[in-house]
Amino acid sequence: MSSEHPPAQRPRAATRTDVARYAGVSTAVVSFVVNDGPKPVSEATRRRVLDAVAHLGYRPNRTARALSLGSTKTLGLVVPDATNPFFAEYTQQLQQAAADLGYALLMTAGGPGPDAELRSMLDLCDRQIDGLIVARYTAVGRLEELHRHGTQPPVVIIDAAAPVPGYATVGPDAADGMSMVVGHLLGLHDHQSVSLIIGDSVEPVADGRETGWRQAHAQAGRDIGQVARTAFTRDGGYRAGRELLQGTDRPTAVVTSSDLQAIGLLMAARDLHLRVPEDLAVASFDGTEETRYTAPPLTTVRQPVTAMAAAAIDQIVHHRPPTHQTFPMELLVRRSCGCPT
Amino acid sequence: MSSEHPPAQRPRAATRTDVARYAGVSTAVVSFVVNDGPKPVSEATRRRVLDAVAHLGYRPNRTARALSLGSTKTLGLVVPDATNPFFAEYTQQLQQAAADLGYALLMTAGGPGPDAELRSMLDLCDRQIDGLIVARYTAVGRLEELHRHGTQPPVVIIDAAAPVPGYATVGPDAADGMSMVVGHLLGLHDHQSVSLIIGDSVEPVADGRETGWRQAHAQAGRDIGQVARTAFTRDGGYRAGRELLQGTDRPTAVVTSSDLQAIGLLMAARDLHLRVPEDLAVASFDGTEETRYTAPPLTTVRQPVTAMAAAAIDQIVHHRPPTHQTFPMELLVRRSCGCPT
DNA sequence: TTGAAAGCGGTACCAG
DNA sequence: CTGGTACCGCTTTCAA
Repeated sequence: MSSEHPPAQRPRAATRTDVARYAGVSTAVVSFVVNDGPKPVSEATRRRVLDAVAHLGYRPNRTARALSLGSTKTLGLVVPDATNPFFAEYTQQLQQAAADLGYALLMTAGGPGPDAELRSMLDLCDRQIDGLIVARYTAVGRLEELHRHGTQPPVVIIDAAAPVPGYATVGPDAADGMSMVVGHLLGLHDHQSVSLIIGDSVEPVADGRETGWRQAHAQAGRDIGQVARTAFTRDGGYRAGRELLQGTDRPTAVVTSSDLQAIGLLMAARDLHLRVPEDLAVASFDGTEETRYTAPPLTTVRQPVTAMAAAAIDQIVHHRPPTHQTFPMELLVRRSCGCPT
Repeated sequence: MSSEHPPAQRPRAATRTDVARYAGVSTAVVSFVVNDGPKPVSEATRRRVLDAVAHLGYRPNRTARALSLGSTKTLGLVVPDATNPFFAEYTQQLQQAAADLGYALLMTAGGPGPDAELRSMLDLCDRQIDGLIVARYTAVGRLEELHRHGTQPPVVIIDAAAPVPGYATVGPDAADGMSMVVGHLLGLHDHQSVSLIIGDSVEPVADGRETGWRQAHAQAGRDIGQVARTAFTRDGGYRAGRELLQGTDRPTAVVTSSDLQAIGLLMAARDLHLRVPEDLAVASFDGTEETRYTAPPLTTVRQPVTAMAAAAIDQIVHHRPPTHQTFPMELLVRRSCGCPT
């Protein structure tokens, strides 16, 4: 007595053979009119075919098409955490951009265990995706292994804070963006220095965010503030925040490397009865929608997600030569830095 | 001088024919050992095949497999807004649950225009998905049209606040959940009534959230508070909040039908210099991670997203008969209702 | 302009 | 236990 349902037995969908038979033509002709090409078809037969298509409710089977063409018109996406609003926004834009070009998006969020990621990537490749979009943080190391497994689809690394040799990368101009906010804090609000809460990157390559933060201090002729390395999450920001704010020599201004961290930091400040911005100025990096609604609203530099998504898709769909594409960030001044609103 | 890249020309991947040739067996045998079945293979040849597979780095082409089997092991997902943290969490869990059963997830977020949604669904179907997962809010009407277009994959509606005749649905026990929070506010904190900010549903069917809110008042022997209908977004909550809080007869307690709305409401309260919870008690519905970090942290009823996701996937993968599955919500008491922390 | 037929990479039935 | 082979649905070359 299984709870399984009988195989549903929905009526077999019409195939191009049915259409051909119904219209009294060959299957080749059906193909020609459906894709209009590569050969011309006389207007008369064309009509007959179209009628047959409409009558039978024929819809081409894209799996079969993919097999024949060797292209699925499908892209794979791997992000470390689909729950991070930044990636959520990014994913949404990627999906849009892909759809505009007739591509669909196969999603994976890094599961548990370090191999999970590699396995997802392999699975995506087995599904014959036309390209792989990976968030840099998660995957660079894995890509090598992927190759070793003999599968190498076109790859683009999104959210790249710096170029990755050999790969196409897309990212914000992180150094410039970070330097803008930090400069704002240093200049307009005249803090002695700005401390930095930054995500603990797996890769050795310098994070543009840290570079920008250093540059801004140098330009203002100040010594840099403290650095705390932690996860890119709210909790990471909270913990790093508590540590920073309870230490001797409490900073008067802190920037974070993600919105999520800033939100955690805000909470840490509240717990310690520090007022933002009066006792502590805060600014974040990413500029997702969420930052407009925090208490107080966050001053932030926004990543141009839409443009980046479009570039990533274009890169991969058109097989552009691998380069590092960089997009300007936008400074959004709100209450958390001390500016009046 | 196009910026296109030459077609990359990566070496053709090994096919089962290559493996068969290399191992000196027929393609059928290769198939039997790779899937071990449906026919047995002698240990000796089995080894030879496996060696060949390893040597050539053979990976089965799932597109071809799908065509042959008539199943892509792929599910389609349609949500109204992938940016909403609730859907982000849900999506993540769905993806996990699907992956555990060997399925991949094809994502779509409702694009612009009312037809966009239908078009995405059709596109998913053309890609031969084995099942369609839709967020109720977005799509119920569209499903009828889908059928009219002659494509009807198994469907499950997630986030269903009430049964939808003819469809498999999965949802929280919204009435019970809402009744819990409202009861908490009415009982422990002794408000005269609780006002409700609720998403403007497209469907006529009663939203369980509203029902629960009414029930709680009835049970406490109180008259219901005011109702504001608005979008499920932060902005929706903000606007509804301002209206409610500036009106005559300002409520002392408000529940919202989503976390996002509560966050907007919190902001509205701040703008009007109302303290939460002293001047206004707030509670939300969804219980995403974000609610832990608001100021003050939100009292909320949490949707059991993981369980719901697993159920939705199971439903569709195993073709269960269409029923309405309901999952208990959990009350999370935090600061925004006035409880001490 | 149209039709016949050879793939695309696998699956699985039918003989041997 | 293994090999040969007919599909799955669509694309496209080659001939007519």
